[in-house]
Amino acid sequence: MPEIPEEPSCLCDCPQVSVDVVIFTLRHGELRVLLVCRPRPPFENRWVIPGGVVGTGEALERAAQRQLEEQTGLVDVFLEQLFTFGDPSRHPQRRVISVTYFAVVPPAGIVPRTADDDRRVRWWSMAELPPLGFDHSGILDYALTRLRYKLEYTAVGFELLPETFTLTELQTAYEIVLGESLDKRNFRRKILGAAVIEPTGQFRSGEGRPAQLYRYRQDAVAEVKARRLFP
Amino acid sequence: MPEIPEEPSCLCDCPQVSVDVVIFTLRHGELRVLLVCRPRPPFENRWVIPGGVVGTGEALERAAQRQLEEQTGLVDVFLEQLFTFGDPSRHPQRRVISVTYFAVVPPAGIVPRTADDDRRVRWWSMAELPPLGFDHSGILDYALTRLRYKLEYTAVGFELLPETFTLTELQTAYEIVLGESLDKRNFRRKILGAAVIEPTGQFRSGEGRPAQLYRYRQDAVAEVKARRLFP
DNA sequence: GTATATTGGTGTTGCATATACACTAAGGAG
DNA sequence: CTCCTTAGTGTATATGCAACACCAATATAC
Repeated sequence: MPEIPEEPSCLCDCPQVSVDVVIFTLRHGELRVLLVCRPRPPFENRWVIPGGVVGTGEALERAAQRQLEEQTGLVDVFLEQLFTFGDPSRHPQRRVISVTYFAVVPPAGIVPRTADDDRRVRWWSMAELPPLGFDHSGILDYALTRLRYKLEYTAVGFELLPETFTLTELQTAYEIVLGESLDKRNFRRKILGAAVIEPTGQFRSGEGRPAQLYRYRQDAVAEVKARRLFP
Repeated sequence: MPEIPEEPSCLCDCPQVSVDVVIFTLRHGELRVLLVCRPRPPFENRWVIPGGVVGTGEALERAAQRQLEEQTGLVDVFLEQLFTFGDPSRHPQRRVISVTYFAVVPPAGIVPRTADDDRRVRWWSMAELPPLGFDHSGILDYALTRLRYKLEYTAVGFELLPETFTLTELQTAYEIVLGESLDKRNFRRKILGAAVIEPTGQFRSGEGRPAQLYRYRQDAVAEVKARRLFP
């Protein structure tokens, strides 16, 4: 039976600061979110979004990256700050202020494994979520709103798909996230007009006519990352 | 000589959480920001945006409201969360994580007075800022970006002007914040088309032809407040 | 009271952008 | 070679946005 480490805790009455990270992906035609199962009270065995206490001298986003890696194995994820939740009653025992981040990752190589138990880390469909601990249900709602909003005004799609993809796959990704269907010709015109993707010259054969493979243009990806809300 | 209270400080090494509040207003045709002069080190006698440590059991936004009232006398300001700054080097001595808020207030009755010394609270023109303490200069830059952005997609103007105003005054307010001039007819069509303001039926006489006075519609104001990025 | 200065108020046109909509093309399976 | 499946394309319409110039109402100066 594995040793469950105590959560670090402060003796004085000042608030603890934690980071929590909402990670979305597309999988089997669904929008999914990465959750971990809490190994200790409060909310023992309830699913929550991965996160934990910020270390002394550790930058917030770095703490979020670290928590994500420790709990899910994901590394080098492009995070964006979401909101800071600080209601005094959001943690049943202590005062915990949570700086939340969110990210979208492509579906390749995302089966997370922790050394001890990978049944404690799972992708959940946004359509069928388990009961969540703390106020994490509200955090997820908010993250989804932000994701949809973001999809409309930036080329966030490059984080949703593998390196190369067909236009139909890209459109399907948009449709899944937005929860509505889009017109094929208008979608293609809009995406191609934005000049954020380029054809690779290769094709993918499937059941019907082979489809042109595209990739995101490097400079477009760089621009999206630069347009991050801060700095 | 007034007693300067010590800043509350934590004995353990966990980070302190503070709130800082960027308050904008329009005054004499300029966009101005409310700053306070620090009474103690670090950055003694440097100007900073008002803020301070969050109390035990105190909600973040409530803490921001309280700090604002204590330091500037402003009450009942409609705050919006801006960003959380947590770089370990942003405070020269301790680890301070700052949850920042911003707001825009109308110019009426905004001469802030604290009991002891009102030369320590001042509106500064965004065009001629003094050197600021901590990383507050960057926070202001970011707040201005957000304000401009917000102005374009919501009816935030109701917070910039007194209860009634003329269309020219509203347009001037937009021009000052955005830093560009707007076409009168297009501006009027757009604002009136959005149905967020309504004529009061009264007029204001000045040097030329009297101008219709408008006010923001109550339901439009409520909608803007509801569209706040969180809850 | 007449002229003048000052600010308030109004419409139309062209252009760009978004929406609605249906058929042909290419390959694989039988 | 036929049929099935998915990829890929163009046009007509509506809607939103930018550019542009004049008349109206009051106050003031003479």
